[in-house]
Amino acid sequence: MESKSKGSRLYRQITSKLLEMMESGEYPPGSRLPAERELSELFGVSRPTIREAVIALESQGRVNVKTGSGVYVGEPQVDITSLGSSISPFELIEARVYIEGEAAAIAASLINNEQLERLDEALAVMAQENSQDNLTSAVADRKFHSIISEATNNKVLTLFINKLWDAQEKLENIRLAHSAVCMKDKAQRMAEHEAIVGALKRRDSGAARIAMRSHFARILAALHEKAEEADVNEAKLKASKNRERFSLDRMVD
Amino acid sequence: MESKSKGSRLYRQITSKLLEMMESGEYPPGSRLPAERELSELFGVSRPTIREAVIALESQGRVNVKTGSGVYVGEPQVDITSLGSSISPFELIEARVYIEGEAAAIAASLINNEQLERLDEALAVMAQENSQDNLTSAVADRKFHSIISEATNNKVLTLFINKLWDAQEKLENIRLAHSAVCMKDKAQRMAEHEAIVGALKRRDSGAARIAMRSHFARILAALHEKAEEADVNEAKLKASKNRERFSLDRMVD
DNA sequence: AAGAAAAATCTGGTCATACCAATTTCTGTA
DNA sequence: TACAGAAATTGGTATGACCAGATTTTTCTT
Repeated sequence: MESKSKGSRLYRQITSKLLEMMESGEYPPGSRLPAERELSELFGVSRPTIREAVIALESQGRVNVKTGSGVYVGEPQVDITSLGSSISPFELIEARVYIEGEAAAIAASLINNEQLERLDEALAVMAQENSQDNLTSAVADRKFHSIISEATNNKVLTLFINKLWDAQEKLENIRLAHSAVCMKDKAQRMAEHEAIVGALKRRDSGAARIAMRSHFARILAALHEKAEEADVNEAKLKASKNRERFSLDRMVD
Repeated sequence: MESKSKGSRLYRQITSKLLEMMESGEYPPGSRLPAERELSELFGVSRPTIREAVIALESQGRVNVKTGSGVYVGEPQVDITSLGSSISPFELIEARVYIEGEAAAIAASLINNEQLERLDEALAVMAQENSQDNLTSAVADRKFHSIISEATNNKVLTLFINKLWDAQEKLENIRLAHSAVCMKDKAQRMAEHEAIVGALKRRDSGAARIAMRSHFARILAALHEKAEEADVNEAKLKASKNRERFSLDRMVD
């Protein structure tokens, strides 16, 4: 419902349409797409445009092109950045609990003083910032976690943690829950972050893991609250609609 | 060293060239690429071809295109699949230790009987297979770990674990170390896998985590051995080259 | 009639050119 | 100097043509 008429960029619309065709089962993995010339006619666009769309799909690994033979559908590609909708906020936070928890544990034994200093700096930014300015807060927060992930000296973990953060920033409800947590009890939030830094300074892996986990645990709890609230509202809405739908007013006329 | 003259697919060569230009610092992030018409002349190809290359880069998020303005370079994209070389096998295995370890712990409390059965099946395949047929073994092994990752009921973790496996299959030395471990002591390998399944059946999260970790620990150890061996060989090679280079034969003529 | 060789054809690959629309730059006026 | 409008620049799309690899059909040989 927003894939079409994306300003210009006609080839993107075609990409979406082709994607739909593939996902609808009309062209399952292994099957061959209609020839470029046919698609051109079918969609009422020129062949170069079709070509661009196919190349976009190809570079995402969604199809593979065989010269002289045709365009063949491949397996649907799963990517953390692309599957924002099919993923629940809970799953994302849960993954962060475990992965960042372990990252903190590793970092505890590898982090250097320079990195600890930068953590303190990030902490200071979060502390001084006034409640209306929650943008710099978010930036500092991300930097905080980023430093820890880098302290693992493991590029794979660093990459994953960054991917998780990217994905999170795209999910509205998570951002809301997150900022809700951050706003509600600033003191506790600071305490949690300080607990993490403290454990890292003591090189206490176990404590670092626990501190990081409980930090996320609170976010997760807040998210559950939010979700419950939303569910309740939805239930109320549905009930009111039901009331309207089955109202006596209509039944008596 | 293999990016050019890829059979046909001219646009891919152009993509590589553009990538080189960007990575060489000639066009840093934020800068604007030459106009399509200029690139067309510069590379001696038609504009549609340039266009295809740009779109490929665009769909990888490497550049962003502004209509009427130009093509702008973005930040280099890090992707687990694309950065096979800059990543060390140790980092990859380490990441697996922690992530799959936690996955096993989670799975222990969520896995159902159907999944346990499938684990037993995979185990059986690994057990019966004869040592010359190490392909079906690898398949069964992956399936084994895949089932556990799915048992976490967390699509994010499942996705990450699959990505790790994909990346691993691209790294020669890891595959070698892996198969070396699997071949060397088949009995122990089976014992490790059975230990994991046992812990899962008992719903013992802690034991599952430990079993999974020690499984990887052994692979990591084998990898270290392999690396040491390779280093030694390289050192010997270098020494012999030095001997040749500074041989007395030359010095006396 | 069976199989192999050759031709027709179907498919992607590339090119040249033209025109439109958004953006940027230049320019002349106020 | 400031600013509106024209001109140049840049990406966006369309036609149509021709090439090369792959597939199918036809034809010729045995």
